[in-house]
Amino acid sequence: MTTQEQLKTLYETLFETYGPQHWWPGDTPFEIAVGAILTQNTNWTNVEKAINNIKHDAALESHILHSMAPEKLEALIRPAGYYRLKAKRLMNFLTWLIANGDGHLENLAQRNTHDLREELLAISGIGPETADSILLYALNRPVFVVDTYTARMATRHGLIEPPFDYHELQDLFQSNLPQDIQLFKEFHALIVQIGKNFCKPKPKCDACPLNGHAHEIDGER
DNA sequence: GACCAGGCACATC
DNA sequence: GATGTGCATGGT
Repeated sequence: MTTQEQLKTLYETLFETYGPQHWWPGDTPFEIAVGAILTQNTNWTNVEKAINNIKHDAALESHILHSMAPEKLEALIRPAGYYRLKAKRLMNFLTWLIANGDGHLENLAQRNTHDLREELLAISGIGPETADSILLYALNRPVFVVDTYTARMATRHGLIEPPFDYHELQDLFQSNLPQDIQLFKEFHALIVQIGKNFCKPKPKCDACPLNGHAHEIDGER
């Protein structure tokens, strides 16, 4: 079976099992971007609490957040963890967004994807996954988002041989899938879903719906 | 109480 | 260039 066929089968199995995921949770591109930063190494339920705190203060707007005292922002996002760190990272992003899009992601619509990615990566606190999440889900660009779950699934199913880096893994998906933004959004969301349920550090593979798809556990077997 | 969560930057070797 | 470590809350 080719990699293309393998990915297609995995996607179809996941979609049949879980259905559409309606990702990213968030009402606006800006909320998606804020969530992308807050969810770094953090459970989404904690991020929701932080975003709700911001909304409760009617502060989910770039200029409002940017002019907020750091201590105030820290207090609002505290449930998301790493709150001092993430307050700085959010501020870095907001400074860039205000300078480049007057605080609105919609104003970046004409910019090309490659340049935007480079600029996002140049912001301290925004790495490849956060940048790509913003590009795919907030800016609707055909970029595949790769995370720890993706890496686990890919190695355990023999799609890629470690060691590999972010770009190699991303390229595996991007060059073996149709360049379909909706597919990219759905596939990544489904991978997170299967990751939460089965593809854990200590995998629960017995009842996994992906069983029977050339599954290996971290190189064992 | 240990483990885990939708990473990233920085220090050190 | 590879590897290790700090960052922090909250759910299971």
